[in-house]
Amino acid sequence: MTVDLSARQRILDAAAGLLSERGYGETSLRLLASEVGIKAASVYYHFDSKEALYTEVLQAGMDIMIDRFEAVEEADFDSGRSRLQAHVSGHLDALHSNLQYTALHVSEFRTAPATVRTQLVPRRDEYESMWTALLTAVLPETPATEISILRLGLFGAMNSSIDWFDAAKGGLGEFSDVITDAFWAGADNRKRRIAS
Amino acid sequence: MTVDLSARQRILDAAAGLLSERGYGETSLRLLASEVGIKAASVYYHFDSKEALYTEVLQAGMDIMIDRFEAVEEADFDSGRSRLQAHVSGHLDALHSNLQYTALHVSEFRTAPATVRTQLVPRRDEYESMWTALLTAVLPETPATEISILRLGLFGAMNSSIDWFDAAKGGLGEFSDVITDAFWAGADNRKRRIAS
DNA sequence: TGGACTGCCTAACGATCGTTAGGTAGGGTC
DNA sequence: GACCCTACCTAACGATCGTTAGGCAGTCCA
Repeated sequence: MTVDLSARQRILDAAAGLLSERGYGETSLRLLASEVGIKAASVYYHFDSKEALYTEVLQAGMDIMIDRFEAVEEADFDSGRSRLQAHVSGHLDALHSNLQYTALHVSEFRTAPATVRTQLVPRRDEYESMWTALLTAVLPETPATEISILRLGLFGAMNSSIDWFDAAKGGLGEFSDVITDAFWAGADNRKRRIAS
Repeated sequence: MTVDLSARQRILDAAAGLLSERGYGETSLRLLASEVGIKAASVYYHFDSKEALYTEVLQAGMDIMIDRFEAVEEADFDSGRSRLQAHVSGHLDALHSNLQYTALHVSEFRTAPATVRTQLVPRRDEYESMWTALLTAVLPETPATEISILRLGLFGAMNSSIDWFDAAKGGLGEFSDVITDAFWAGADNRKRRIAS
């Protein structure tokens, strides 16, 4: 009954790394297997197919982001702005602490096989709706269409950091500040301008 | 002396479409050729290799963005904000008017073969430095490190629109407004807060 | 009329791909 | 000691890949 999960996990980790670095088509099962120290055929003992493995890696990436969002929500906030700030920090930290899994979701989802994409849509929608609810709560009186645009812009800005962020050059803190400032003040300013 | 460019151009166009839709590894020359109505081997009459073709498509995408930036710069602006706004609009319009070429640059560059990436770096750097100069001009007194962060966040927000923008659901104008508002007011607000 | 050039073709090369079939060493259970 | 399960292995399958060699119809110029 004791199942050894470590080999399976090692395959998942290696797959996440290779997939996010090289893309789906350029990552062969033989290369992946050699990274783990086994043969390609042995991957099939743990996973049904390359697509199933891909799906599971992407699923794990999404779970990481959702878990973090829920953890952040546990805290108490003295303002809408600090709540937004905490979530921006949380998203960025979760993103970069598990880059192989999460970056894959940002950069490779679009070109993933249709069967893979379909399985992931519900979980992605779930995460998006969490953010929509958050923005609606901290930016009341902002129309839904604008909330939607803000969320997409915010996601774009945050997720782009996987392409350029270099931990050696400084923390994510400053980026987190700038982004929060931008979308907070921007929305606020816009609201006042339109109201007048 | 008259060279027939139409076939070559048709290959480039089809390649841009397939590459941005399916990724490099999943786009075979046989599929590409069938799209154009020729055989895979005939692609080699026009291009040296698959990588050379890929490089040229990416190069064209970058040229589109740079040309647009320069065209926008021709105009007169009555404020830094309107200048920024014009460039944001221009970037978004150029991006979406040539989506197959430009989206490829945003989404697939990271996983492109090293030899392809190396050839494109100078042109990408050029475009980035144009934006750095722009932001430095319209946001004076903002430290260089923050300009850099702002540019990266702005790029991320704008470029993410390739994943979700649906022309059928409305124009890019509103997104352009929201983004400009955010980064303008955010930087402004931040400057005042830090100064105090 | 003939040679050169253009723009495609067919056929095939070796390499590599995801995947399957079947075997085997080693540990746990009765 | 017989059995079974786990976690791998070797070997091979057909398919597909990028690429090359060589041929052929058409056009153009001398």
